[in-house]
Amino acid sequence: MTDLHTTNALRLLQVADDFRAGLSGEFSAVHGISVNEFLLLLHLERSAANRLPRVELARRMHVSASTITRMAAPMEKIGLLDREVDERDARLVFVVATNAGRAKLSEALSTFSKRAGYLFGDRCEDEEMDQFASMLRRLIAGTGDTLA
Amino acid sequence: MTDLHTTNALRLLQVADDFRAGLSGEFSAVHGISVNEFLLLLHLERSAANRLPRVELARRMHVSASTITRMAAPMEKIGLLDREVDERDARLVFVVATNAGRAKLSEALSTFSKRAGYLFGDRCEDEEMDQFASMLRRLIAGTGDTLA
DNA sequence: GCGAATCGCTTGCGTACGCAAGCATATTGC
DNA sequence: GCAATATGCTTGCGTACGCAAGCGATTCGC
Repeated sequence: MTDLHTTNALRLLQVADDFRAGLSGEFSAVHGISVNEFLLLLHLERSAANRLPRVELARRMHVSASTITRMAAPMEKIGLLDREVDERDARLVFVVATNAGRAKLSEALSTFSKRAGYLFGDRCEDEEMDQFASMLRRLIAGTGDTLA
Repeated sequence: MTDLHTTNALRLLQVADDFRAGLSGEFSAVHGISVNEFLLLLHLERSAANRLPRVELARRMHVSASTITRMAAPMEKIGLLDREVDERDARLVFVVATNAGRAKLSEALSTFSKRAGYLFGDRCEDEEMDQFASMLRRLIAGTGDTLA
């Protein structure tokens, strides 16, 4: 508890939970999507050709493969996503973002940015934001696939 | 996307998700509790007299009151928690940590600290950790009830 | 005081998730 | 070549959660 590493990890979780809880409400109200659906679209946008195999998407989002199946199904129905089967390996089913999906992501991203502004807003100097970014980049580094 | 606030918010969510996912596995395997149960015990530990009204606990944990009811029930059964009714206001039901609950928290906290060490470990200088702590403290400030 | 609104907690119902089993496709060992 | 194994995806089942309704207890308006 006097350990600074522990304190910072706890604060990290708390800030992230607070931020996510705020996002969740506005996303469902304004854009009709969940935070996880937003992150799914974002992972696709950050990948080559706007598509990823379902199992890879699951790994990056820390969810099970079955969750991807069940999350993608309704998003395909409303036209945000499409599916493509790999030519070489018929086991691989790619999740693809449609134009509508990318547009939805773009809208949601502006809401996200607005709330990110609220979060850091006037509480932080530019120099601090740079240091913060540097810190977070290193913490993500081990994970491999970066989202930002 | 070129916005540093947005980038940092995304990284914040990603680091927190990664860390939480890692914790989740070790907590259930080693201590037999979930991350949320751990946080519940921690909120009690950080409060006066190791007890909080259920509704207050719900607010701090960003969950609904019904979730507190359903989370506390099995923890009472195995002796980690107890319940106390307020003398003045019979509507208030306090969630209280038992000695067993505080012991369980202590065990889990050492696992938490170990993983916090892995997270920041050799990636961060002491001075950076201080800046990081200062940053996170300000980001939590608006929320009110601090966990760390 | 006393009805009405409020508050805290619990319960029914629908939704989202993980795990294990099952199926189809690929790859490996021989 | 052909079993045996491994990989990717989906489906059944159990669990955790939010929302809305309901029930006691309290406070407010008058």
